[in-house]
Amino acid sequence: MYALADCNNFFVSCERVFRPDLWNKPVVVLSGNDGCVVSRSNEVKALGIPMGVPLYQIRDKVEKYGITCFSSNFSLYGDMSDRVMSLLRKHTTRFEQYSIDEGYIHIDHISPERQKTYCEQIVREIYQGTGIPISMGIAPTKTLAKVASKYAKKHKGYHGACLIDTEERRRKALEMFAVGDVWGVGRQARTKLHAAGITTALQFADRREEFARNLLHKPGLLTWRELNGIDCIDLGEMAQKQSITRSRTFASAVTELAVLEQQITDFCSSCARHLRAQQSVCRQLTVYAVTSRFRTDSVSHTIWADISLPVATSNTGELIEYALRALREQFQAGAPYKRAGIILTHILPAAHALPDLFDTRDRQKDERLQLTLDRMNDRFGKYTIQYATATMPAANADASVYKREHCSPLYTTDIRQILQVCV
DNA sequence: TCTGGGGTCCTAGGACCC
DNA sequence: TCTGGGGTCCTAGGACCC
Repeated sequence: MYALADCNNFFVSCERVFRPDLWNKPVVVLSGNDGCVVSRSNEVKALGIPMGVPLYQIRDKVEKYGITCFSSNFSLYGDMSDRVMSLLRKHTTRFEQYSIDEGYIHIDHISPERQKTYCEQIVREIYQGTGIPISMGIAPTKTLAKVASKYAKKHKGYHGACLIDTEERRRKALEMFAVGDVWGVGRQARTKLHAAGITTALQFADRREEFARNLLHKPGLLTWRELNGIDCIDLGEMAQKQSITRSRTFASAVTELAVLEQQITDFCSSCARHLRAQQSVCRQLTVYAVTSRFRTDSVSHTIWADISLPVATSNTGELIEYALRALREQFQAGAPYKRAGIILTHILPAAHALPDLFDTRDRQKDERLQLTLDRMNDRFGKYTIQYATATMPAANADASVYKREHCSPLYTTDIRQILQVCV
């Protein structure tokens, strides 16, 4: 049996932990540049404000209902997530973290009749230990556990934990569950299912296996099996990322090459740090910068460069070199670039990297330098030593190309804020 | 005017091999 | 003039997730 622990309105809940005055008040968390709504409190959901809506489209409601808006603060959410996950891990020998706010506990070591009360206890423990409210769904497959967690979240009577352990409960739960809300059923699949006259999860589960395979191929087939109680989705451990991305949309369009160079430099530094942290190297680097996809009245241009690296690397300086060269080659003067980013792919363990016969770099020296820089930045702060084309951290607050007007303090990761909270 | 960011997996089709 | 069949690997693009 799986028990899925799913944090309720996670980003909003993180903000509320440090702002108890906002309990029972309408609150949203916004995406980068304060663009879209990415997390909503129950009060906001009740107002009919959908997920992902741009802030400017709901300005009147924000005003009218006094909705509190937060810019996203990922240092805070990441830290709160770590706290929740470490408490969850204590309850099982097999824990699979699925996202920043969800994880699956294997609970076969708990006798069937105690599983629900056991999970109710976990819900209370997490709340007491972190201030984050969670819901739990218990079932023989991950997809059914997801369904159960939605019921637990929706109805107070479950005390935070809903159990699907019998055929009767499975059928009843699926009968009242919209097929489009099933984990793994997206927009396309939903449209196809509706066209076939299927609107509930039970109607889908009750069709023949061949139907699911023919209509939705392998992913749909797996979902069908899971809904019928056959455990077949393996999340795997995935300790090593297969691709690493950094990208940002700018508050207003960028036309200066130098500004793009700074951004790309920052992205390279951040990705390369991540790469080294998981002890891997990459063989491909993609650099891009694009103009707004919503504007039709200005110059449209796409910079896109896939660069095959001669030797797999995690060296920040080397990545910056290749990235900036491609950027400069394709940069078009006058184009208003609204978003830029880099993607590292073809990632492999550093120990598996092959040397190149015609290599011109002193790799051992590079590595020693990189290690030294990492140590200095770990010890004295993230921006102690940077590459010269990077943005100046001091300038970040004022002259930033990003907008973050409603950011909460770094309550849990900045020593000055931690002291404030303690006081 | 203002519209996020970071991932994974699957599939079809092309290149290439014998 | 006649021009197969079976396989692997790679990649781009799509669908989906939070």
